Amino acid sequence: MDNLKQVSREELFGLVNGKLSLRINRYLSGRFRSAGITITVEQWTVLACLWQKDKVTQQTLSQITYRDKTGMTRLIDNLEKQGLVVRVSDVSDRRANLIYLTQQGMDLEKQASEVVSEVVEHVLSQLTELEIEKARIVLKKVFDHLA
Amino acid sequence: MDNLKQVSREELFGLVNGKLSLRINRYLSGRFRSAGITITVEQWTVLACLWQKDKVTQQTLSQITYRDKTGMTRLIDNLEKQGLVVRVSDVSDRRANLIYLTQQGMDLEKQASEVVSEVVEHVLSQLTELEIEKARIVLKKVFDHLA
DNA sequence: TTTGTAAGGTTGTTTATTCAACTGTTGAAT
DNA sequence: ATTCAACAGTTGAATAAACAACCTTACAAA
Repeated sequence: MDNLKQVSREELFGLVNGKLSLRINRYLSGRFRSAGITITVEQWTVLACLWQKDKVTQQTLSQITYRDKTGMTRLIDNLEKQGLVVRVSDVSDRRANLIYLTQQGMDLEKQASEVVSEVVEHVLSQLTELEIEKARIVLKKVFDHLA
Repeated sequence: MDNLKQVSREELFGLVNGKLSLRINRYLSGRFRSAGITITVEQWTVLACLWQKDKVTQQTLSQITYRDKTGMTRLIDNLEKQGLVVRVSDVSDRRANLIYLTQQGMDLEKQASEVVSEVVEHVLSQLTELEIEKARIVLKKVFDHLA
């Protein structure tokens, strides 16, 4: 294979395999901190699901966020510790916990979503609409292929 | 803003901010395991630097891999524990450690690189050369913008 | 020479990810 | 009704990331 092609492949691989997400995570995390929002980026991904629809199982949250259930257990532990969500045992299936937002968890939505919107704009500000759409399609293809 | 555009932006953001790297990391990690290579993906990124050029400081490794120096300290701790590298105090600047590959660390290169090559091919197999090159440029732009 | 500042690393603490092993519940086949 | 496999979730242990505080060394200005 052509050497330039090889370098291009490896750089793309390096970016999607950690470098980029490390940097974005740091950036978003810093913006949360500046805004006085004391949650982690990972906690935000869970809350974002719940803001769409709460009263769902940990299993469901795991699937939506592509995390394993062990990690979800600890994320919920920490969210619960902060008083943002509560676990309620499902009466119709006592194996399952339903996760509810608390009032405090609901109250966080507006402020956090504003920060995230700004960050998304900042991160994508260098790209044209066409580039965004094409990159989305390409990365989604990679993502689905690894399912 | 157009709603479809908004969804596209958010999906792209979600992919680069964690989802994709989580999945790739899991995949590569599993392939290392199958091949009997008992290192983590993060350790591999450090070893990959050293295979290019060892006898460098932890600071240098931090910069190349975009990790902070604290994380590098522990990564080197673990690599040293496994006998893959050694710290040697730099005689001309006693603040610095120079990191050397051990024979065992060198011996790992061929096997690990083979696995990584296969994984890179697998991950990018759904994409044309043009898509790869365009995605690389786009993501690099995002990455540099966050520096 | 003394002093101040910056640089290279380490340590402690919290949070997150992963694996393996585990508990308890459900539901279906016998 | 009993049994058993599958499912939901938890726990323990290892590795990793981020931040703050710290130690030691280097170096330049006074």
